[in-house]
Amino acid sequence: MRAGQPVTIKDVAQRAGVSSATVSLVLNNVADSRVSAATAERVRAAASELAYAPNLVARGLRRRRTNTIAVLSDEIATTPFASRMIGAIQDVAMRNGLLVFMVNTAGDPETERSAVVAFNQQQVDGFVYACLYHRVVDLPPGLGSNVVVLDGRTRRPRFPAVVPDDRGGAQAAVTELLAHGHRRIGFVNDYSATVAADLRLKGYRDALREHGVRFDKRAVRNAEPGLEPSAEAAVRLHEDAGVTALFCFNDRVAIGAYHGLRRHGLAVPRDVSVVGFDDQEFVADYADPPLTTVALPHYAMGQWAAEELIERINGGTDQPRVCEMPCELVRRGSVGPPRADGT
Amino acid sequence: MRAGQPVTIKDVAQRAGVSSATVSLVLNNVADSRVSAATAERVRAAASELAYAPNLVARGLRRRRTNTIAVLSDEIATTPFASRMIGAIQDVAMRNGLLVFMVNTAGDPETERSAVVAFNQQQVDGFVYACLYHRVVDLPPGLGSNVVVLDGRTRRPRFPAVVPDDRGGAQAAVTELLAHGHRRIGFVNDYSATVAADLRLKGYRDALREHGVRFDKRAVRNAEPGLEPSAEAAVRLHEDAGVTALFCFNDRVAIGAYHGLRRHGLAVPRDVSVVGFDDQEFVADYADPPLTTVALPHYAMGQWAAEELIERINGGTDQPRVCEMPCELVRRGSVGPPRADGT
DNA sequence: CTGAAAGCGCTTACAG
DNA sequence: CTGAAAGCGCTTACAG
Repeated sequence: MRAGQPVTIKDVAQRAGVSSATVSLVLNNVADSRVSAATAERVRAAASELAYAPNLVARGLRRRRTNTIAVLSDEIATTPFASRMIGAIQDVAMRNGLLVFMVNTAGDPETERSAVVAFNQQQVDGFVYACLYHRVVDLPPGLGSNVVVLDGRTRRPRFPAVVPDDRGGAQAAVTELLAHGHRRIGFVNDYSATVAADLRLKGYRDALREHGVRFDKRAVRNAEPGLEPSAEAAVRLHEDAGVTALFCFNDRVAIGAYHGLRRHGLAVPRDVSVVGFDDQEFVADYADPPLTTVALPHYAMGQWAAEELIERINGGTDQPRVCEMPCELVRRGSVGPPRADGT
Repeated sequence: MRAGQPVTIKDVAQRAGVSSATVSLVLNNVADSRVSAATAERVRAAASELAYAPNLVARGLRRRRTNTIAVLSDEIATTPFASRMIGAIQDVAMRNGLLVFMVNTAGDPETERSAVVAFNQQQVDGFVYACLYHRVVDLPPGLGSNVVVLDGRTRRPRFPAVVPDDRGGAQAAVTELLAHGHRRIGFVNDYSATVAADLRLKGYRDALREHGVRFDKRAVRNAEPGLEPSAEAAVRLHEDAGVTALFCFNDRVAIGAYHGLRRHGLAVPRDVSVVGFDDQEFVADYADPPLTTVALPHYAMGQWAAEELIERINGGTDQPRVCEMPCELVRRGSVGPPRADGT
């Protein structure tokens, strides 16, 4: 052990008066190694005295297993959304002694490819491919078989995937409105035909049907991104389609609706009730009035993804499952009964 | 090259009919290796035909340099805030061929320690220690010398650090209010005495002094976290201290102020002008009216931190600098002139 | 101009 | 019960 140099297994071996093989056996608690208790004790003492910590790079080379995973994300890690998914992955990884690489590919296929190559060179044990929102993804090539898809699904179910139960969440949202007595309920959906948009529309219709309310396509509008289109859609739905309540594709859309309604002298929930989706921090809870919404189970999804990946890494590569995580309604202040005069 | 096995330098050597040493020399473009052009060509051809990609773990072991860095963050990576800092680090890292490990320690010293140990075992080349907000931090032990602190500073300047110029930003915010004619300007500061709170108060006073407005400590209040305390503080400042404009510690506080003001029938900016701090996405821009605020230069700070770290890793370990990144005013709709009647 | 050898720090049969 | 040896896949003096 030269001064300033990191302490290696050799240093421990020397201090304990044994071979480095024995040190390895002891420190790794190898089951049938038959090292005498006394020797083992000496090794452990030496290791602790020298504050020995194995070089994981050397171990990784030798074992062909690095105990690292890579999270590839299309923006999500660096976006306010769903940072809880990342948090969950890290928590699970830490509990299981894995270190996690993270990269943001901005959804660019070229960047994705080169990231996959780099992480393969780095010998990661597996990948989680995290999406910004529930959609169908084309996975980059070369991922191998230890992959799980987070908040997205592949065309064919080659890998495990976890997604929110958008349909059930939407149904819960609309049911909440129905339970307050609303019958004319508008839906401001997303402009793009994502899986999420499609499922939330289905959930909306499920709830109406269940309550014997006829679906009216004039009560559904798609809004481009941004506050203005949502504001416009909300106002039109109320004024033209006579809607007394609004289910919004997400919380940002709901905020747009708030803006439009207020501008027209309409109060939430007195004149129009509103429900959002996402339960986005500092958006739903900071709205005025606080927004009733459906929580996306980001943490639970991240956790599921990480645990499933670890299982695959450890050899359990059975049928890839798709997990639909339930989405709970969060009641706040934006839902009330319709006005008595029905306008 | 056995089927199914990854291709190694040996495979390339064999196919090119040279030794693996030569392959290494060629593929690494070693300057004075004096490999003949013809041989080099054969090696390159073989490598490309086999789609050879060097095993970074083996290389890391041998070179004692892994081209990986670790980002330790007290929550930030998994919080809506400042995800741009992380994005910037990843961008810079990718451009420089570094892979980045990320871990969220939740600020827990025990977790921090063990993360540092783990990353040292993993032989990372350096650390960035990222803070949720500008404060004084105690770094965990064992970080080595390749460290930079992001959005925080250490008691003694042992390491480079990058922080926002909170004082200048606050001054710009208050100057904006003064420029609109306000003279009674309140400040809703943070409840905890962080570096940021202290500097923003200084900037507030700087601006007042520069415009010949006397500092009045009754115009300053500290608000506990949450909407309510901020709402309360804003209303009191207006009603008791006669303030016509409000500078808020951050955008969330400003939203609290909006709530309180509206509840009292006060309109922004007609009755009271408001300026925030952070330019938090979906908070400042989605406020009604959109909030004039000061942008925290998250991306620029992350970039600076990553570049500085890389410089240190590459040997440039001179005096640790502290960079104060300028904070720009973002004008939106929450500032107007004071009411003619001065209330 | 190029190859044989040593070695980075581990782990794992194998031999005794 | 324990050690010597080989080897994971690279890189780097060194020799010729």
